[in-house]
Amino acid sequence: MSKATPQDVTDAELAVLKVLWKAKTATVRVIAEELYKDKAKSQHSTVQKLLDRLKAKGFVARDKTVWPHVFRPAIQQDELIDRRLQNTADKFCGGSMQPLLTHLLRGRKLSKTERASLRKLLDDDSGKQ
Amino acid sequence: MSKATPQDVTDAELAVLKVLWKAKTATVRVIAEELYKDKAKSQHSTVQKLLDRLKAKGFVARDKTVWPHVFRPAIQQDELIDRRLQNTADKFCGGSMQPLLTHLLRGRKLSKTERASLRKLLDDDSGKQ
DNA sequence: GACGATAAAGACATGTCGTCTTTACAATCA
DNA sequence: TGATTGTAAAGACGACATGTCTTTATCGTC
Repeated sequence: MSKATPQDVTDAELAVLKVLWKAKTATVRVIAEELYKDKAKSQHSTVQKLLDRLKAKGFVARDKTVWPHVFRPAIQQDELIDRRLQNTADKFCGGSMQPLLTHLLRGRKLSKTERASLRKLLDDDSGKQ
Repeated sequence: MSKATPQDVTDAELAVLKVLWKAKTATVRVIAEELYKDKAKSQHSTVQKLLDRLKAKGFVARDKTVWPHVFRPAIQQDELIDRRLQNTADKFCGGSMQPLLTHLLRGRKLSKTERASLRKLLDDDSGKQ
């Protein structure tokens, strides 16, 4: 049994990523001000550390040619969602997403419009293939 | 920013749950032997502790009227999957599962049969409603 | 009543995570 | 140029999670 599994992206890191996804690019300061509007303290270095870790994990890129450095996401929200779902699939369904889909569809009350849009997705994909 | 979020069920706990899901009920010894086939040490109390924590979280029930005590799952795999998906939905989609579904369907290569069974699920649900 | 197995409680090591401190460095302006 | 201001870089820190192990009490059985 291995030790605790490090999360791909932690909650605080995700908060940083969300700012980046919205802003496309940003400096440490901008992110810190966005995240810690109210608080008053030294959150700047906290955000820096979070960005460091995100960089180490390959989830953000850093432009050192400008001053101050500018960060941008190196992963899109969609891809991250995919990782989370894949992770759940790995742990429960032997890696296959199909059971997740089935599970989501079964036992979920969907509105007419939702159902219609999903059906459309199914049709569109089959067309592509 | 809150501290690290405790996982609802950790990896080691999940391994225990999986044994229980398959066996329906089991004693500590049975679970320990299943999980630590090879190893030789004192895994018994490890499994006990894991069961304790699962009990504390309400994920297993314990029958104290028999000796040795017998455990059974208090949550089904489906429900746990649901929690995981809901958790992802909460963090990324403001709690709504719909974007997850859409995301899963889009960009996933599905076989004809998979697509057919999913379509059937959509139809069945709409019938129920 | 003694013995072997289990229950119950807790100690422990390690790793994670959000935060903060410290020191070095770049840019700007007197 | 030198002082000031803000940033970069590295690391220390405490709180907590997690898997493991130890210890002591308790149960059944012979």
